[in-house]
Amino acid sequence: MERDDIIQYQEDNELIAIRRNKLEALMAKGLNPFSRKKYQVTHNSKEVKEQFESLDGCEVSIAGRIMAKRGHGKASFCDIMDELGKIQLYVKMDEVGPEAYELFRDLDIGDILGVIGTVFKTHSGEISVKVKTFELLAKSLRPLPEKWHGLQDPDLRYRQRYLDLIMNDKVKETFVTRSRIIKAMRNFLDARGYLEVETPVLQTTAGGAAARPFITHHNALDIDMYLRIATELHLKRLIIGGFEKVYEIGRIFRNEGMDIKHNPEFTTIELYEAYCDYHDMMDLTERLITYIAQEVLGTLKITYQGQEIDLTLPWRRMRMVDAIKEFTGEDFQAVSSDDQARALARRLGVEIKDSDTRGNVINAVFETFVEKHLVQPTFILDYPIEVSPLAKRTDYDPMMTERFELFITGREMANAFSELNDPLDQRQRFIMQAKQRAAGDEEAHMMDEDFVMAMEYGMPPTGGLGIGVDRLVMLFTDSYSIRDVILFPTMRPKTSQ
RNA sequence: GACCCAUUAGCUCAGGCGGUAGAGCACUUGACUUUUAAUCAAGGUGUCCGGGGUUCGAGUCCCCGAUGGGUCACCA
Repeated sequence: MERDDIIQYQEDNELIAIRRNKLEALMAKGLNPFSRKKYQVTHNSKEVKEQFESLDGCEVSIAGRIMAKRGHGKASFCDIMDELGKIQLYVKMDEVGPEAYELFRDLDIGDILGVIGTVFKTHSGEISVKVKTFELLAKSLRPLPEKWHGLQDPDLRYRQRYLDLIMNDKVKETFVTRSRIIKAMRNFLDARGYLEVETPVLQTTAGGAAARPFITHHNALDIDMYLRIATELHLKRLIIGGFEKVYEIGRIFRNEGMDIKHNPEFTTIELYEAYCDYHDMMDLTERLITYIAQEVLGTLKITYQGQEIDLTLPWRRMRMVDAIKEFTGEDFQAVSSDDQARALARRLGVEIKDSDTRGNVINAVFETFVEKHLVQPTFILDYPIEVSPLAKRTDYDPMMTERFELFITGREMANAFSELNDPLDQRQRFIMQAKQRAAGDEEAHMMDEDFVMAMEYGMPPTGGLGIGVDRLVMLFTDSYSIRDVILFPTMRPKTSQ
């Protein structure tokens, strides 16, 4: 749209036109509401309320957005909202003078206001500020959503998150909690001597997970590059380099479907500790998540979408084959051939391809029959090698790996291995993945020669752990959708009509 | 990707069998110096998501498309 068209379009809306006229009237009086560069604030709304006893009668300077106005002739009330809440202003013509009072009457809900006044309590007991002087710090040119119901339309809530934040208190809370969860993670790991590092987002080989990457192009090098699908392989290079405890909290990008649990970009924390195995990682996972729960929620008993979740330690630990046995009665540890495994799975009603091997079958049966039942925190141990190309084999079965996933509310929350450190085996695993890739599996791992070479210099036995931060935040904030814990979730662009 | 549902005023929502669109909030004007979903009086809201079709007549029925939500599939 041309600029004139935009202006025309806005003026087509009566409510916007009225506000633009008010703006012009202010400008005509030489009062540009956008000229203020700063405003000295002495207190926020919460402080005024919490420290009322000592502030009663004192002068304070506060600022915020007008959320409601109640006029009473020559006096008015209005509510302004700052980051920590709302507080009522009382504006009397006798106090501010007739000219200023007229200006105040023309203010709109949504305007950003700075005021100086004295703290007092109204007859009905509401802690308020009696305004002496006020200043319009920014004019709002568009009407806010309805005050009582807030903004409900999910499309608008995600596209215009700022409106969601202004109108819906709980939303702000969720994102404050998200920040506190991440801070607690850092505190926990930093206190244990972990080093926080940053590894490349732009990569020439996207490794460390089974997922389709986003592809972009680097002009100067004239090469396609991938956005990372995991932080894993670079963090392990750092273990090879001699750091013994590292972690990264970072954005990951996967070119997959979107739903209630998946956003194309999301956040993980991965950590690696030399000379540890996956049992140590299980202990660490328990301590980390319960620490966060205590720090952020102050309890280990939480409710997620009506389900009671008890994080009290220790959490259940069971091998994948044993879990399958518990929920289906079938013992896949006793199954030795691929044919036998496929036949057994098909008897259970699981769709299996002829090319699927025993490990793929076990994984598919697990996902079909077990996952959804793992509501209380449960570690599932020992994953088939086919789906775990970066994990060490178990001692008891060379086709199983020392890998666990943590499930809570039937969802995967964490994934960890005794990291494979045998470069010869690692190369074989990549070759196996490359075959699957060649056969059309776009999510199979890419061969990463550079990573194998690094491993050839010698990598200590290492435990590694990855946690889906968004899902953890969902659990701790009782959020139904991943979009409720990501400030600006991915949205299809609105086409202009 | 498949299926189901939704889309009506700035926002939250009603609109029976197809007869030309409503409420509340917000807004405008007026009254009101302790209200708080303030109150009282009066007033204007509109690309009924877009495009076709059926019909004398479509917000309503049919088809195509857009966006969102949900379920399933895949993934974390």
